[in-house]
Amino acid sequence: MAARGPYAKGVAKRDEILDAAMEVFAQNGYDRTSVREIARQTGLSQAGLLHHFSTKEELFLEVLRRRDDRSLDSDERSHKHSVDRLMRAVDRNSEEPGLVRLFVAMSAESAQDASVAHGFFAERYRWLLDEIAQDVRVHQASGELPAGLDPEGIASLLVAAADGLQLQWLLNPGSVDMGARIRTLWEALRKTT
Amino acid sequence: MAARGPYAKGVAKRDEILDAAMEVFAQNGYDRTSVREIARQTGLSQAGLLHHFSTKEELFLEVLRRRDDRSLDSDERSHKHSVDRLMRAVDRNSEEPGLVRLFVAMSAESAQDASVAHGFFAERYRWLLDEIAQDVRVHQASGELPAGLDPEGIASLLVAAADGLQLQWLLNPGSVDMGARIRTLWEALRKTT
DNA sequence: GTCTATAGGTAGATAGAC
DNA sequence: GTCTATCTACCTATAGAC
Repeated sequence: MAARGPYAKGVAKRDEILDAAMEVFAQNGYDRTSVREIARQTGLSQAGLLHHFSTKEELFLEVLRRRDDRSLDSDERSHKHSVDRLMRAVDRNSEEPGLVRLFVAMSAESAQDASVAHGFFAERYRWLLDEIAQDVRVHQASGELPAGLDPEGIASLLVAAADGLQLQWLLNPGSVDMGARIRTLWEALRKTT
Repeated sequence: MAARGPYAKGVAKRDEILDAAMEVFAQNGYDRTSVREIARQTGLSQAGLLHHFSTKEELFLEVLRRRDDRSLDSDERSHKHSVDRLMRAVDRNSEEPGLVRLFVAMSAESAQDASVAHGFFAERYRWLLDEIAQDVRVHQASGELPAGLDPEGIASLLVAAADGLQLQWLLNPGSVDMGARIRTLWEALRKTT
């Protein structure tokens, strides 16, 4: 049963706002983005937009949450290795400079304590690293990976490299094949003892 | 011959301003930092500060340049391998959260085209990666490293990991030994092929 | 070199009409 | 749901006095 009447309109507009907001935040970062600008792009006044999200912060956090939800809804879930999922995520990112820019800008912002995104990213990294480390452990138990590998170290390095490559890729577009690089790294790491 | 009279005072104040500015920019990022705030910390009015650096942008770029100059002035130059220098830089960073925060925030900012730091960081990465790749090549020629390694790939991954680890370290302080991690990576990479 | 004062902006958020 | 109008709170940069 689809929502109807006033609800449908509200939900659709909300979605439209989130799309526009993601794009503008990605392009300019949090501080340089004004609610007015996002409003303009969705054919609303600033006050009109703030009817749907009562503060700029709320809108911003919603954008971050939706970005994550979408990643998880996509085919990533079908890959049992979270290492595979990471690689596929990197591949997909190579086609979405906007999202990458959003991610880089926001994760760096979150490193500032005052940032609204601090909690979001701190938690995000904790579970991401944990998931990958856990995955490495499972494959060590089944004998697919050498027992000598350090699961936390591997997870940390893979994620770190993925993040750092994004920055290089944004600054010098076309100079880096992120997918190839991260696969090289994985091959090197899994052969370590 | 040292500068004297009014010069000495000017230079000293300039330095004091740069120190304060580095700290505040590191803590809050470029946009969230006001010239007034930096002025307050140095006992000046906003206009008084802008006597030394005529715009906020100029002050900011000066902070970035000085950070780099200091790195290079330190003992890093004495290490012939630029890979070694990278590792030592990572070690030193582990004791300077402020500088790391500045670097992470500013490099991410620079990924936005509109950023004043865009040119600075794009160029910085170009020579940094180039220097390391070149270094790998030299050691391949002398037989110290296997000929099969991809110099650009190695350089890119080392720098990417260093950057990404900084982010993890800032978000979850104490959870990552950056130096140890980057050495693990280097060991893994040099054994590839 | 440093100040006060101010010009000229832009921001987020609110009030109240429709 | 959406608008216009407005408020308050900053901001950078400049002018001109000391």
